[in-house]
Amino acid sequence: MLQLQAIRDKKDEITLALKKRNFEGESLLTNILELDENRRNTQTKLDTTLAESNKLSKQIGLLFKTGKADQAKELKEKTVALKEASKILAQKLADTAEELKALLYQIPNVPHNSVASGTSEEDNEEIFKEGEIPVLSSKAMPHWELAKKFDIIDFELGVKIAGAGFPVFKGKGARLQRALIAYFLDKNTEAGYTEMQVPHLVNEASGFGTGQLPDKEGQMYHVGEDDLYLIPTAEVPVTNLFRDNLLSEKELPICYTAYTPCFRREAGSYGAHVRGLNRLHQFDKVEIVRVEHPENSYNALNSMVEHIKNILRELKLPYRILRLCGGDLGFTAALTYDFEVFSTGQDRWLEISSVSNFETYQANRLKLRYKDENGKSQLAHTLNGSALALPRVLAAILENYQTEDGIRIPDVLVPYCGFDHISL
RNA sequence: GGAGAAAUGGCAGAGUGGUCGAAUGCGGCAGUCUUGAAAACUGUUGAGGGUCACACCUCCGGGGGUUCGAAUCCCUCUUUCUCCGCCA
Repeated sequence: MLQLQAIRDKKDEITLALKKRNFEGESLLTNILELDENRRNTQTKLDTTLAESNKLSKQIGLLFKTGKADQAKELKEKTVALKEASKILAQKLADTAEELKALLYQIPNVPHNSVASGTSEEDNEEIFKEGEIPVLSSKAMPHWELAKKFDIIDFELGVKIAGAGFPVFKGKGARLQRALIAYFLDKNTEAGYTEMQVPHLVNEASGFGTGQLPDKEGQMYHVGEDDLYLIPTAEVPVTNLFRDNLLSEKELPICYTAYTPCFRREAGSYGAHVRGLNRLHQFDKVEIVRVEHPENSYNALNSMVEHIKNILRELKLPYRILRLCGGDLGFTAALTYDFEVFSTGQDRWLEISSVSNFETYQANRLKLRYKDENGKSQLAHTLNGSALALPRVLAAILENYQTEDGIRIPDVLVPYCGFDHISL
């Protein structure tokens, strides 16, 4: 959520920047400022009432002690009216604050300067491209056919025990997946990220902390009986580790990596473009999360991008990087780079990583702060990215590495797999 | 699942109705001493709101109540610990 102070200071600037998302914030922001004014006025009134009441209470105490019960009784009566008044004011304050918060939740993050306006993914800018797109034989197949041919992923079996979008990985397919997870975690650890294992279910407060709630309520699986949510990404539990934290400046930056399965309802998705591994209800992902000093967060974002580039180079997969336009930018992000690999069997680009800087937007909800050199509390910046999402990387490997009689395993993965090809 | 105990600042831990935003210790920060460091000593050190700055207000696990006044009493929820049961 945006900081009130920022809205007070530069409302016009924010309004303008939000237009890049096609978000008309003018009236909402005006509304917020009015409510804020309102809130502060009520607060002041309540404070003076309480101050008066506190003062009288002290006097009453003294009077009782000195045996002047009559006078105390007189003062007591005075406090009754104050009590009434403070009760009403406190209620009004709470209502106003809640209303204010509800409005603040509706405003997405302010896009970074470099973000272009745009309405859909069509308007994303390609900023980098690297790697050879392999030329395959005419018999080349999409990964779902390869998976069937070599019996490494069984989609029907998953339907039987859970439903569509819950594949079962078999034999070398399962092993390859595990190899990728281990390889990603090792790469991330090498790059200075601390490996974490976190719960796969989170409470409501965590959902709010990173912004999945209330915005994307319908996209998460909810366990009603215990009021817990299945995580849609490791970002949620890992970032929420820092909820309500006041760090010291020298603890920054904090770099974590975590492997988790991710659960997404994907309500409303259908059609050929979600075939095979392209879009799933449950998939594996290795995530990197950073908590950064505001001055360093864009350097950090760049280094995350470089890190992911390195991994894709090692895997020898052709990829490109897009800078998301305003219209495609996630609700909480200020700047996002998407990585896409080219999946030759389908002849299309697949998103395999999304790297974002949230600046203070998440930190403000999380109350994640650090103490600066003057001892003042400041909101930290949070960032995260996939390094990497498994299914589409797997899809791209299967498709790009297919040969006449099998599938080669990328060199870097051979030690993790224990085999160098998949064949009949 | 049953029985009992507990939850206080970064941590440990006192405080059982007013003088308590809270003793003390550790840790942190600044300084003295030292070639430097350690030790020792001195000072300082919770968060949020509000204000130009003060004043002032709120916060002792969450919520509610009693009272002129609550960290302290009552209700409730959550969590933790101990014992018993069950169990990967």
